[in-house]
Amino acid sequence: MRQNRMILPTLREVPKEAEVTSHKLMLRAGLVRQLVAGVYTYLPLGLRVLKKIENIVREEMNKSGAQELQMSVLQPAELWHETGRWDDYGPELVRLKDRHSRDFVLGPTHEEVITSLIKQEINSYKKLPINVYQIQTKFRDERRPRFGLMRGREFLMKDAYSFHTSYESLSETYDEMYKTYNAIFNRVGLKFRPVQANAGAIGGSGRNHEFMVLADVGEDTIAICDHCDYAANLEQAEAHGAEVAAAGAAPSTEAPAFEKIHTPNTKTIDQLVSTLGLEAQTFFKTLLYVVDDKPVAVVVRGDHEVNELKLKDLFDAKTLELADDATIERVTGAPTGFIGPVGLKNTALVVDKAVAGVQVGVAGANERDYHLQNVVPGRDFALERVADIRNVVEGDTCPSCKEGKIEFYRGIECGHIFELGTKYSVPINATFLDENQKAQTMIMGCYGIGVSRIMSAVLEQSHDDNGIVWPLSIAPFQVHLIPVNVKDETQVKVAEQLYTRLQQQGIEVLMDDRDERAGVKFKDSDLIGLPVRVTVGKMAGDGIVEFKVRQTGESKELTLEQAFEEITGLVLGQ
RNA sequence: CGGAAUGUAGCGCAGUUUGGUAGCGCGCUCGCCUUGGGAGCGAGAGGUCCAGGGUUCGAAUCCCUGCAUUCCGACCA
Repeated sequence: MRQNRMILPTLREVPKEAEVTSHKLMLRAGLVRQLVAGVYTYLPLGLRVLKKIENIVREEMNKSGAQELQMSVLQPAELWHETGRWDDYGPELVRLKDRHSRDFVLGPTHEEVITSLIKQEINSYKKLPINVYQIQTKFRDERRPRFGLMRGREFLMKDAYSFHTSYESLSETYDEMYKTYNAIFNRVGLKFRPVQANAGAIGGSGRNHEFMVLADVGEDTIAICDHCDYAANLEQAEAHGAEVAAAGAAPSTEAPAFEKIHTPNTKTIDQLVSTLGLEAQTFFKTLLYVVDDKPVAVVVRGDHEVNELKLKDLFDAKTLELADDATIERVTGAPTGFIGPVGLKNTALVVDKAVAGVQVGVAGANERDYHLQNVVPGRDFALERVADIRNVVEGDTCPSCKEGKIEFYRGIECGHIFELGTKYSVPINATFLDENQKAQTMIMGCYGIGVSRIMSAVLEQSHDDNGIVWPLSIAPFQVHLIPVNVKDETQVKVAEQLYTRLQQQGIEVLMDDRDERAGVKFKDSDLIGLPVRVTVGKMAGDGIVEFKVRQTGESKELTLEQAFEEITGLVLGQ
């Protein structure tokens, strides 16, 4: 393609709406433009990248035996009522009415539609298992879209759904998808890590893994063992509980009875640590939650935080939120900051495993301006309900190998695979007839990839001070051909010949035929970041051009023939 | 949803405190010059100053309301 006529508006300055690197780069390099918050127009260059990613995903999915189809973005509300998600999904679901006032949604995902389709079309065990997918635009009315394509309200996603007669069959397809996802993320050139994850709103009963691209701006924290291959999302990572059993079984009897201490206006653990001069881990931090409209007091160690997802799972709860100040006073009789597990009535009590491992500590007294010291778990408050309800912290022992230490990394979730089970097939009544002519509920899996988000993720990982460094596999063009001076007939002639010849080889070439100064062209070229640059300059008359690799900066002067060989070798992989 | 900031030319910003009729840099157009790392000189085009209401002889500037964008937090795939 000739750059002169292409919509490729590069920017010298960064629009102020962009904060993170990938967002800045995609605006500066002319890949996208924002329409409204979280919604973008893909310009020609950006669209080419998107299509390349899409095609890699498509090729690998097809290779795995999945079949592509395409469902509508617009979906009738009835289906969402059937699964209950019309009510459960919340304000992220974009709802609208047609001219007859019928309710519709813009699909944030397609479990309902696909399950309903398969229910109608697949009735026999002979047709199963089956795995279908689409690459389709999705809508989620995010509370806070941010970071460009990283978290948009409109985004491109590959979503696949598999249907099975047995859990064994589901497991096979799941493993196949796990492999396929690894292949996809390797091909697009990302450093990533599959991690154990929480099923969240999509639900499901079986395994699920997220494919996390490692990047500082990632919105998720992932816990990785420095010794074995354990890796999990922080919200899912299990706290190793070895210290618990021992300590919990034998409460310290040495300690004197607990006593009240005056702690005026000392509400936070930090304040207590500095006032009392004790370590944070000797405090019993007590928080009051409202779980499905009932109060639940939760005790964790002072240096730990509550993991709300674990708590939610523990109660199999629909809703969970921190109690407000009024509720806290009503239930505990004390203002926020002074509540503790000792003598607490009117509420359920859940104690974290690590708390059960503490011999003696300090807790709130359920009275304004007072705490209790010499509090012994099991003696002074019940250890009836002990569970893992905290976030792991760095340095924790690995729950898998029990040897390594947990380290934290930030990750961008670019893929997620689930063993769903029957969460959608039951309400939609998707069944098949088995060998005995008996109706059975289909067992499902689902598998998503954030196609547009991958573009952001690649930019986060693959750039330098001068701009983007595209991996060859998803570069919008493979070669940037730059005649330095388009008023020099020799340069133009040489460049045109090379342009034609490379294209005949099936190589994608962007030729900068603009009447710009060399400096401008080079700066733009570095910014756009195509893998190979060929400069046709003063030595064009002698048949010499400059060949430069964007990633390494390696550059050499070659004859036209050598350059041609070098390019085809590099790009076509010979 | 809570907190904060911002909104003036395509992009980045000044002007707002102290009201007086719109500026700078980059980009864009034309001419000259220049052609290997965002050159130089000259001449131009381009603005509902986010919107609506109010105060005033007069509002980008003061007041009220709303909207948008961004950041932090909460929430959530």
